Amino acid sequence: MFSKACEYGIRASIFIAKNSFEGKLVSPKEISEEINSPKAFTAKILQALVRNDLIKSVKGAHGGFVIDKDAIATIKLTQIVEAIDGDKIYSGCGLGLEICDENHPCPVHDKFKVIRDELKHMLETTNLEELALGIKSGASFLKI
Amino acid sequence: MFSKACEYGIRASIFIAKNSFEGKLVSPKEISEEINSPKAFTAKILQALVRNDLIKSVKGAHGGFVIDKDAIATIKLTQIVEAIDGDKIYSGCGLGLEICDENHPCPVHDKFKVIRDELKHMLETTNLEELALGIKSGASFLKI
DNA sequence: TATAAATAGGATAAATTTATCCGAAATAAA
DNA sequence: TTTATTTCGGATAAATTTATCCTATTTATA
Ligand code: FES
Ligand code: FES
Repeated sequence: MFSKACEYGIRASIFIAKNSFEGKLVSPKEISEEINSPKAFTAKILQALVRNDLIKSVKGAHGGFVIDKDAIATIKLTQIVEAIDGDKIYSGCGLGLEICDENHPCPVHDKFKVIRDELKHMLETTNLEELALGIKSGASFLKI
Repeated sequence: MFSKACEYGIRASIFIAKNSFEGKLVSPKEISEEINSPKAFTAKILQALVRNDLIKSVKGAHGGFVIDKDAIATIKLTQIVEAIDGDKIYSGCGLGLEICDENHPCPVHDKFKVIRDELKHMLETTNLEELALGIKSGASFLKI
């Protein structure tokens, strides 16, 4: 469904959000340990999220990654997915035709579009805050 | 969503089904031209479908691939997807946790499961016949 | 200012997926 | 039986994704 990079990116963002509630910055080392991902690869993904203004990095000693407290509730999953995987998940043909088009549909277009749109809607209406709260309360998990 | 191999496999199966209605066998060459896919790679995927008893191969001169006429309506998309991509699309965690489990859910488990189950249902209730008829009638397309 | 700690980023490697090639085996037809 | 045609299957290559490593840059603090 999503690339590994995107999976790590989402999990990392949730972990950063959780810590940002308490004003705490976190490092790639801590992140990768808490979400069970390769450290250097995760760091690369974090850089991409920084470039897309979804998370903030503080360089130098006592630095780390953080998300503006009041941005946490406004960041939707779709923004993270688009920053890492692009928009092919929303617009791409389920059977790999070069373009997905009502006027030139593949055999599963109608059925596939319904599901693709629901996925899109889910990603557009799910924000980092609710996901981070789930982790904080112990209702959900970021590793294993 | 699906791997390239799976996309080719589904499109090839639909094309074979369409021809099998008329008792016509088709070759990897013809298939790859009609679905716009790499020939040798497509041939490999066809072999996998043969091993899974979803399509039949006739070896030797005047051979090719065919699907039993009365099997066309009984073959569901899910069988093709499982033969090529396995079942990770049905059971895998959306955020890449090793196991997707109600008792150890990732933050998006509840929302993701809904969509994953709908995709599963769609693949389980869509058969090759209806898809092949769409191609035959010109309502849908297998390439470009 | 010097030092230590941390992110940024380029180069590279490993793993996986996608794709190609070629000879072996099977089979219909001459 | 020979030939032509076609699938089968192993080996290999190319492309992409995933992952690691090392150095430069930034910055707080002593
Ligand atoms: S054309 Fe295939 S999903 Fe739209
Ligand atoms: S645990 Fe992640 S989708 Fe079920």
